[in-house]
Amino acid sequence: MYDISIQKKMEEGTIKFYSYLKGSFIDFIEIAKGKNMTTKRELPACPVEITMMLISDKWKVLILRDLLNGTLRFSELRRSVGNVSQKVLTSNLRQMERDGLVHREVYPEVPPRVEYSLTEVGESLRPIIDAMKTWGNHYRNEHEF
Amino acid sequence: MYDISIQKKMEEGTIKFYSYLKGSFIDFIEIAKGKNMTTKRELPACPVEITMMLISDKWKVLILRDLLNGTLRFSELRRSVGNVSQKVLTSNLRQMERDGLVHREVYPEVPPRVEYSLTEVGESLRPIIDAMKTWGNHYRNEHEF
DNA sequence: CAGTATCCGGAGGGATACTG
DNA sequence: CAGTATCCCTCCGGATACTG
Repeated sequence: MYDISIQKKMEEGTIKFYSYLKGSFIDFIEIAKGKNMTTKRELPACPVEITMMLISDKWKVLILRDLLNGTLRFSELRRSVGNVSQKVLTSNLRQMERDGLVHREVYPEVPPRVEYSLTEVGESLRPIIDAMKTWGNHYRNEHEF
Repeated sequence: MYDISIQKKMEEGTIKFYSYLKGSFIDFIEIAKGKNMTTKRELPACPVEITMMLISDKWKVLILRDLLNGTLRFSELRRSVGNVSQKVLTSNLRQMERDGLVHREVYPEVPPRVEYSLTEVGESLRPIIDAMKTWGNHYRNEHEF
């Protein structure tokens, strides 16, 4: 289910950090279980780090920003997020799906249609995005010239 | 003052995105001026992207988290941030300094002492970090097992 | 349309050694 | 103590081609 190579790196004791910042949260939990560790201990003590674990990736915040306005198809999301390749967008969406932030609904039609929306957990990130929006606006006003 | 290599890449027309997500904000402005562009146009229209521009980097949020509690010396910051190399921490701090988020105070002593603190602009990011803290705590409570 | 598969360059991070 | 200076190499992300 999860990437063996990551587990390998975990076992080598070098990749806790990798998993923390770059890997999937679910992966992280599963691996911890495999090692018979209390998963709770594996959660970063700092809540800020927990949040970073899930949305520090390059495009995830922008994906959230756009999905907070409602469900979007893959191609719509790609356009609204900006200059991102399919591969990278897909990869980010898959991680967010596994992390429980995004819901992926496939409609078996021709041509296929896939709609992305936020789960409740994903929705609950709205205050963070809002804070960023507020700050960004404030910052721009101060740097207007 | 700013990295020529980045400017070079800008001129090659491939690096607007790089500068946006990975480079320094100040670099971005300077380069825009050099190209006789209205810098305002160069600012992302979306306030969320402006924010991302400044703190999307791996360690910057953690640096903010720690400096929000007060001034820290380099070594103290290194310890409190976690597993980060000198090179990377220095690099992040230099960027944040140029972006106007962090103040660097050098005391000409032996051994040398360098203290880092937040500027007013850096301080103003507190609501975002707080939102992350709140969300992370909430998330952990829901995933307690 | 919404992907997967593959290749590839280079940014960026770790490790180590050195210095004012 | 708080950094630079190198070396080295992972691996992220872009481009392209292909498919159900």
